[in-house]
Amino acid sequence: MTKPTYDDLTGQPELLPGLVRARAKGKAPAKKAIEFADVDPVAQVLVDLPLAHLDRPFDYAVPSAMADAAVPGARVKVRFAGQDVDAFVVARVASSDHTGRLQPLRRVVSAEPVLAPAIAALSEQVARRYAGSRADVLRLAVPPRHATTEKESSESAPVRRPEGAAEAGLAWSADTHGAGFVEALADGRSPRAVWSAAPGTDWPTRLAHAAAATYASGRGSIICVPDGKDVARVDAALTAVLGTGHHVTLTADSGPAARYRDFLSVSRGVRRIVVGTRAAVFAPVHDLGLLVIWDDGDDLYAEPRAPYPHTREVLLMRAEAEGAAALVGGFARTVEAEYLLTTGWAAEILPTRQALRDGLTVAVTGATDRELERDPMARATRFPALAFDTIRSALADGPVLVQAPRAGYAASLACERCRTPARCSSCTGPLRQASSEQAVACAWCGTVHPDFACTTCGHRGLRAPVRGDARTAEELGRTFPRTVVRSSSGDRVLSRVDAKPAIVVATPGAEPVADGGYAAVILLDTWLVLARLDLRTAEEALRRWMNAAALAAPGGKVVAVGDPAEPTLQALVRWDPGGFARREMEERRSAHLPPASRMATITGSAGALDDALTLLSKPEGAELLGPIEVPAAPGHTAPESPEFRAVLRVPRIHGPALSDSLGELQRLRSARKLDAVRVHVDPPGL
DNA sequence: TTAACTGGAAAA
DNA sequence: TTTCCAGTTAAC
Repeated sequence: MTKPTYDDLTGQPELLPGLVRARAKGKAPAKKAIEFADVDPVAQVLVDLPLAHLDRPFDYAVPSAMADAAVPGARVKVRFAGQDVDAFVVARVASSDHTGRLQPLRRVVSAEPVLAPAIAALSEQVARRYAGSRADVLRLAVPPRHATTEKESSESAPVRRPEGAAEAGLAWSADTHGAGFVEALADGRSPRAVWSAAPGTDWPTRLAHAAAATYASGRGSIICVPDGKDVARVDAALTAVLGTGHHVTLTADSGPAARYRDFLSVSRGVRRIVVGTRAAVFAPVHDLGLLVIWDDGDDLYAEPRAPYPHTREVLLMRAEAEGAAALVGGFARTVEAEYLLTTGWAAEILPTRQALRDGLTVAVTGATDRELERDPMARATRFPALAFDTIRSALADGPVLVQAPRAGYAASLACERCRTPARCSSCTGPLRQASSEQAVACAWCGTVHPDFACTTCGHRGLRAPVRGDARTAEELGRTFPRTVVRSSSGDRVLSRVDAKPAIVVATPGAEPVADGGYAAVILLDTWLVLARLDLRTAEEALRRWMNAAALAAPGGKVVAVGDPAEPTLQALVRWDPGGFARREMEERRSAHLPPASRMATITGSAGALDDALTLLSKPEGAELLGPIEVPAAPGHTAPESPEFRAVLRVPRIHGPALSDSLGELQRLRSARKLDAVRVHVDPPGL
């Protein structure tokens, strides 16, 4: 039998319903008939368009010249409504359900199958859960192509040195059920656990051993960590445990060529252990056996681009879909992780009592709220005697970490006499001072205010009720003149300090690791962290404090400056992340807040939001809150057209129904060309 | 970007 | 009733 030609196919609607004749315009003669692939002449493709109602596969005819290159996962160009658009082939099939004529694929960009079937399936699940489009998810999951890099072939992995379960089990023996977890991994099973690590735990090494145990069973792993500093730590630990050549790091800031090269080494199956930041959860690891997320409470895991998926949620979906093991680890515990335990989805891994006893001692010192009420000046004592003495005596043994919750020098300023917050006279922004040498200026518009006068009482002096890390470092330098004071914050983050005595002032999340651990850890201004009015304030505060306290050496001292009666500080003293998460969850349950409920927001202009709410078919048991006007972001003057936001809330069991109706809303809205609204499922911090 | 569809008006 | 055309819509 001869190959079917274009003319043959037009006459065979059941095979390829009426293919469009590719005719040259005007006087040029009709093009020679195109031949189509004899095996699976139809390609199902996902087009890269922002229109929600076009978020489904479309069928195209595969010219025989592209028969071998247009593999599932390949990038192609297709003619879509008269325009050339990028698309991914998701499948090759024998025939199409489409009743109209099929257009031929325009071009195969590359035969490299960059969209693995598992990731195509995951992107569909993620898009559905977050009421977004697959095109948006794929943009997060598949890095941009780098042609030069693609042409170089990936070097193959070295022969692996399989690590026995015994070695990994030993590393994990300090925790109850820890050894059992890694033995199960080495055994080819897929356990799921929430791990609350003991202070001082060398967690990168633990995670490296878990990945090595999984590797020994012939499977790959993905380890997600919050930032590049943590990627580097786990990278070093993996190299120490497995040597080089087995794992790869995936971070956003490594440049397009390196990023694509590393991605290809994973998608080609050359490397099967991945450590990276939030996008790593989409890495197409072959034979995936284990997914790990460390410190899942870090807000860096909340993707800022639509449809705003959270790494932990994607990771849990993927573990379930691919039958892989899951490990949600951290010093602190999120309410969401606790929820996995209450539903029985995951088991708990905890430090043994012995490990906790050997850990550290936490003391809280400072004014109580009652004392502050009587004398607001009591807060001016940032370094109570206990904090002072602890720093002095610990400096004999090694470095001391001082956590200051705000970056900068004078993070906010107020009138020295009447305490009215100092505001900019032109834009009402807060005034700040960047260093002792620099002038007082507005944090929003930058206007310099050399001769400030209080608008309330006319006084000319300023005080700094909130001091940044730079001011703290300066003050400590004066107090301990012969001591090295180092600073780590913002874009000047230190990853490591040695064991020599020094004072290290750091903002939360920027704390360097100390060789052998810190002799003492001081947590300043705890009241400031708790002053935020946010759903996660207490959870976030405890997480920051535990992460800093965990850097202390075995038996190290931790001093928190704050109110000893504060329950969140008490949870730190008892080192009880589980109990704290259980209480938080109970409070959220009674307040109908996540995770017992599922919430979503719809944001847009007044008219767009109005249309959207009319179009929305609310799922069973849904509550609509608002809409209310969205306040302008700090530093920005009110926009010309103000935005409004409505909140939807359903009991958790109706979460999928909520996602589906929001997805349907976006498809209807997009099909009717109504003004766009942003939908955010599980909005962080309500 | 453009082919296919829609509905309304003109022709028969 | 048929044909033509302009504006709309869906998009393989």
